[in-house]
Amino acid sequence: MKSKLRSIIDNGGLVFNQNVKITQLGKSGRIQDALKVFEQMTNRNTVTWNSIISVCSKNGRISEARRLFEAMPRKNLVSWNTMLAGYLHNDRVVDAAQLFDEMPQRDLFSWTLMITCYTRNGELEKARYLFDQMPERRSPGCWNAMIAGYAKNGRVGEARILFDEMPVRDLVSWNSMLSGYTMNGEMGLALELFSRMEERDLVSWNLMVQGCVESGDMDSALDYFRGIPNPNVVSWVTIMSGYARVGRVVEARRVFDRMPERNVVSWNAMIAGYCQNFKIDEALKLFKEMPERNSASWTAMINGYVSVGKLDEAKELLDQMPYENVAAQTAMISGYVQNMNMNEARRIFDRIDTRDVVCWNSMIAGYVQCGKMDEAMSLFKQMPRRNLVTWNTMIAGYAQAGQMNEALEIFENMEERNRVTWNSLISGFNQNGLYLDALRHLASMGREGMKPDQSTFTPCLSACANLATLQMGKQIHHFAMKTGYSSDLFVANALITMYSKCGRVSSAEQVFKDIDGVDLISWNSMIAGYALNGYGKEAIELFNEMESKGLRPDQVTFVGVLSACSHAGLVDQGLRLFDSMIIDYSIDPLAEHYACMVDLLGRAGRVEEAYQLISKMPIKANAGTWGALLGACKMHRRLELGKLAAQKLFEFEPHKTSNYVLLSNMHAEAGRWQEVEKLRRLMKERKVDKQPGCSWVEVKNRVHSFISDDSTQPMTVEIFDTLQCITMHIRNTGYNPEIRLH
DNA sequence: CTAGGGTTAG
Repeated sequence: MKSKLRSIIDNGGLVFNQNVKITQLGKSGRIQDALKVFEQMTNRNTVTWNSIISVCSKNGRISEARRLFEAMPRKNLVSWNTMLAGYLHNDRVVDAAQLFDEMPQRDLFSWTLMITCYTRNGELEKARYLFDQMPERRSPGCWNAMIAGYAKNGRVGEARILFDEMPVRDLVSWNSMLSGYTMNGEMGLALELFSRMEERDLVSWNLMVQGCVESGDMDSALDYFRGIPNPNVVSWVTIMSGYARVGRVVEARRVFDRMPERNVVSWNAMIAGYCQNFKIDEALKLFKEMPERNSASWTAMINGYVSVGKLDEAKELLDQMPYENVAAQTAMISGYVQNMNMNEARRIFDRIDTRDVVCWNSMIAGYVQCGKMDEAMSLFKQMPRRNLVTWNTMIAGYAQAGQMNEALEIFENMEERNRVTWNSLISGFNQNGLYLDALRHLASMGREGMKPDQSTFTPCLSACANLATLQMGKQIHHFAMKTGYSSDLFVANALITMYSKCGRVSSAEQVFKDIDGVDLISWNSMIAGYALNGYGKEAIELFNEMESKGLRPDQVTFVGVLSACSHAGLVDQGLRLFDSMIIDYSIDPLAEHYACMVDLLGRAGRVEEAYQLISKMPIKANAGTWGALLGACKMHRRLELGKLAAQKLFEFEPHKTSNYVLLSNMHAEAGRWQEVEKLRRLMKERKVDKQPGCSWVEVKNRVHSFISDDSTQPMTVEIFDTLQCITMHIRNTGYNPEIRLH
């Protein structure tokens, strides 16, 4: 009797010890050893099973975890929760939801786990629904999960409402809220909250350091770091990564050397820091001498080689890895993707046994980058589950490929969208010339409660510029001001172009003046804006100002200033600038620059010189260049040269009606009706349609469009009367416009 | 053995 009891106690102790062993092995990633211990055990209890399930799922072996879960003789509530946690760790939201439904009973852990599943997946509405459904929520745990969920998805306001509402707050609640602020760049609010905290732990302090690091403010980060009573590894690593991130890798190394204790994360962070600063040799040195490596160490190193284009070295490292790891393999895939080598990328991808969303997404991004949308779509269909990044990548891919219908179809099939989704779609519309669609979706975005940011405003303003719709442009300007994005440089530059193209040079000037820290794009936009509106002198003055400030103009700057010269008839200035571009700035002129010069000389009647310039061009002339010559020939009635220019143009743009019409009119002016007839036949042969001209004007925020010969326009008579009137005025000022009504 | 806050890699 006595010995039997003894053996039960001993056995119990043994089981307990072995359960602990399994967990420990799992934590150090030694899953094989953990499984071996489990298999060799003769008397397992429920905790044994729960432990091994936890170990498997935390090491990515989720299907094995599920098999064990099915196989275990007796399940308790912790078993169910452990399985649920397993799905959480492996981003298997759908499976988690199913398990959650099947559970015989639920406790606080179960609910909180499921809520976290949804928030991690960005499905905040579902998470919130569960949160509201919970039968019992006095403890702060579930509140904290919900707050963190909002915080991680950038919805700090909603997080704060819950934080203020909750009945009992613990330290984790405060820290969750604090992390919401620090992770979303709200350092002012973070500081306010931090100073109100009655109790702070290392997490609170580390969050403040991290927040400063994220906003690039290393001075404040260091201040907080120094204020920490007993900094731990996390604090040290945070400050070290901060230095590495802003390029101060020497200081990062000094922090690394001074760290009182180092774990594998410290080493990894230092390696990653060196890699970010392209000091691969230093990284490799550390990698070789570090006492213990995990998958992050390998991945960081592989990624380092990839970032400097040394793919062979990266591959060698990947092959040397003692075990396979998705992240490392994905880093390698990204390397091949950068080199547009989809075959090698595919080879790596095909041999990954447990593919996660990120590696699928990387492959899809690769195909997208190569313009292979069919391949991307095929993977998209095959993958077992998709996340927001997947959907957004597909939208951006189709947009880039000019397939906006497909992009829209993806968009419409999405259950959850984020700002990136909307921005991809809107900028896709803009890039493909569907300006009205871009603006329409800006409106729907607002209706769905999604706030626009700089990446929304920029394409929308560009759409307004292309439509020359001043009213809408102004509205968006106000909207951007109200939301604090009008001072964003990209937005401001887009505003300059928008106002310029709408003919409001003074508004463009105002925006330009208000920018602090203008960049090259700002200068270029303003110069082009002057040029477009015929302000030649101002364009050149701005160009001179730019030069006097020691700024280096680029190709785009010269397109602007040269076209300004041509529009304003400043021939000598233009010629001087063209020379200066080549000699002083060593910029090889593009076809666009030649087009400006041909236009400039041509308008001034120096048609022969214009032609000489084209003949001597070291690069191939484009349609713009020949078009400028044809225009000049038309203006100065140079029929023979005009014919030549037109012939060249027909090669570039065989279906562009205006070229044919221009040449035809030249023949008509010279009374060569046979040639006119010949051209007409050629157009018929080539199926060139004479498309009706279209124009539009905006009156009181409504766009009115006009098509030539359009009798449906209700005010045709008035319009023609006004047109005649304007023509008369223009004639009186000495200009003789050529008017050919339809 | 299961949840909620902070560090490294894709």
